[in-house]
Amino acid sequence: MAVGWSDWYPLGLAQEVPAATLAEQLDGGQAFRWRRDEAGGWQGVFGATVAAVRVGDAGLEGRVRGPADVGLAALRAYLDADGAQGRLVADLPWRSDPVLAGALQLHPGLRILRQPPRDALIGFLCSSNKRILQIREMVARLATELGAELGAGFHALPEWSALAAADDATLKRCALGYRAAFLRGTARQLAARPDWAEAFAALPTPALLTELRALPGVGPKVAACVALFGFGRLESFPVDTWVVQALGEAYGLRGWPADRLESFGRIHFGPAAGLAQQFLFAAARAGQLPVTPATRPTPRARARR
DNA sequence: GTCCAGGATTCAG
DNA sequence: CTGAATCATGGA
Repeated sequence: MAVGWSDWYPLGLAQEVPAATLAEQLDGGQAFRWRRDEAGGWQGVFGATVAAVRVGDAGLEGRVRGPADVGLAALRAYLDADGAQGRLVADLPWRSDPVLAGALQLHPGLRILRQPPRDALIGFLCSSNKRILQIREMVARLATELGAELGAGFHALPEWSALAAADDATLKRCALGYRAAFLRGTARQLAARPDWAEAFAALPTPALLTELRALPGVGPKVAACVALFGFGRLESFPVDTWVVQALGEAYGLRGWPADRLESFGRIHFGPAAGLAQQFLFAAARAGQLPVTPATRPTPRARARR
């Protein structure tokens, strides 16, 4: 049955978000499935929910395809509308950390999206050595090539069984590069255990990270992202190239290996370290992090070759 | 043409 | 065990 859009409803966020924060949250590298619509709002898919959001006069508003009650409840949970993360942000060490305080001020209201586990795993399996723009394109092609049709041209991300059964030509059209083998390998393992998401969700975070890293194409960074974005483990602290740069320059930790930076982040930022990480990531990408003068000159890279 | 991207894996030492 | 090379693809 073709089902159209619901009416627009106020989402009643515990903390409202400015348009710039909304853009960073939906399109800043957490999820890869949101696009701007003609009116300047956003349309996207998470799980089997097709949703749209916009900044209205009375705060953030949303609509969904299909039954409004079910879809809007899913959308509110996805956006942390009840404000659980707001209380965690208040407990971050921003009072004693001016770098963090600046990053919080740059994107007020920024939150970790509560994505379905499969969405996060597929997205970050595509993420290695790729820019966010290209990850979004790969994920979009995976959805249209192999995902369930959700109406009006929207598609869910593919089930593991569909991904495992995909032929080479289909994966080639998704422009995955060497990541195609990772996706197929992980899909084959997880297609064989339909309860994987529930089983993983029941694990404490260290064991969850170990399980994730046993999958093809999942190393420390991708595992940390999937734990954070797909399983709501807000203490998980992904260390990517931007966080390396941010901690190196603004915290004077230049040259530290990734695993040590991860330990630093979890200890320094505490139980919501992943939330702090997202603010620092956004600030670094916006070029808005302070730079420590002592470690500023770095013409070392040019000396080789 | 060169370099790099929300890295992971494999190989050399 | 650590460090380097390799992987496929596209944009700057």
